[in-house]
Amino acid sequence: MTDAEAVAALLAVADGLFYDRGIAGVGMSDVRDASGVSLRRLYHLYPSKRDLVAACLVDRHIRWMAWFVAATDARIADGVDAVVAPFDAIEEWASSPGYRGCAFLNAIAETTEIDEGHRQIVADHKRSLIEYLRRIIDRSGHAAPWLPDAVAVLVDGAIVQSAALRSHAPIAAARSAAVGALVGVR
Amino acid sequence: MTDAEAVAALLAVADGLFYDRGIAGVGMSDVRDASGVSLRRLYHLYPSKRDLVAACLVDRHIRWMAWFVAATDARIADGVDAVVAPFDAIEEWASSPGYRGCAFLNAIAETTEIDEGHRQIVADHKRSLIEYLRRIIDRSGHAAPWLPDAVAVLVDGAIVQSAALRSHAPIAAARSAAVGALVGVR
DNA sequence: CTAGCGTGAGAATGTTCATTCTCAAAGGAG
DNA sequence: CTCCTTTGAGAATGAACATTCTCACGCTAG
Repeated sequence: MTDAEAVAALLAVADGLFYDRGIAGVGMSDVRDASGVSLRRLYHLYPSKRDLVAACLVDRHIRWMAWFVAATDARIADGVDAVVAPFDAIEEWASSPGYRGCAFLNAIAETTEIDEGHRQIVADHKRSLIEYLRRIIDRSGHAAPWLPDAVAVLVDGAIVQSAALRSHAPIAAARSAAVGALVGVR
Repeated sequence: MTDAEAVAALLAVADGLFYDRGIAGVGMSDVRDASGVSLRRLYHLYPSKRDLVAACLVDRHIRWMAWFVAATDARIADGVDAVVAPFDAIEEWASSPGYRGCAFLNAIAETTEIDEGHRQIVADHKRSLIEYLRRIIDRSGHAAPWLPDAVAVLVDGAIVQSAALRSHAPIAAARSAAVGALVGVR
């Protein structure tokens, strides 16, 4: 097994464990058992658990954004309004088994000391999301400059509430609010 | 020190520690040191850390809701629209030192196994918040039935994003979205 | 073939922490 | 005063980790 293969196995497996059981709920031994990468090599590749967590967050950012962009763009291509499509994508995500809300927000909530590295990754993720929303909403011709940020807040609110209440109702409410805001500035 | 005094001291101190450092980041010995309640009595009053956490969440729910209702009602009494006032209250909260977002959402995010007790408390808290918002928005004469839920999503989104990004901008965005939704159905 | 390096398996170390236990002092009832 | 219950202080226990270390195996260069 090369280092590259080990890294791939680690990221694929550890990120899933962290999301499912929380970062503190996963031991390095669990990661070894699930990935088949020995502790020795694991610590060679990532000198500490914190480093592994950071790598997992970065990897998840890339994969999640790619999925979200694809899912949203596809709906826009089908004629769904750019202000509505993100919520359809979120609803699809929230329907998947094991849904536990936003891994990035969860990671921060769990951080006990101020892990500035992790916080940066999370902030970058949120900024990327807002950028993307701004791009599709601008392109769709809605003028209100505050609309993308508003949709971003609604997206995070919908994610967080749907996870906490185990219900899709907040996602529908968020979509309604986005449509309402849209109508308001037409 | 009577049991009642010990309970009061514990709830006052432990809740603050849990909020500041995360539940996992606070040991029972820390609670003892900060409260002056011996471990023996602590475990007599709350048979496990989980029970103490649950009591703190319930207590925080009561205190936070009382504060939020007062802060929002006061603004409505001053003529601020019922759809806007909650965000002014949230912004006041987010300006306080040590702001770390919603303690209830943080607690869930941190939960590793499925602690159904804690989840219930959090769900009840969110439902109470939605109820209150529904009451003030209904009273203010806005007809759209989805508006209270939408405002609730915006409130949670604003709380979560402002904590993650350490910025008040999401709160302003949420307020704008609420106003937009409001204008849309006028 | 063989010395030497890299690696896996997993034991060892050291720490943290929830929970329990010990012991002695304190206070009230008789 | 004396017995008995309650309590505090804090040591002990046992488990769960993150991280490091040991040792023997397998491979490669010479």
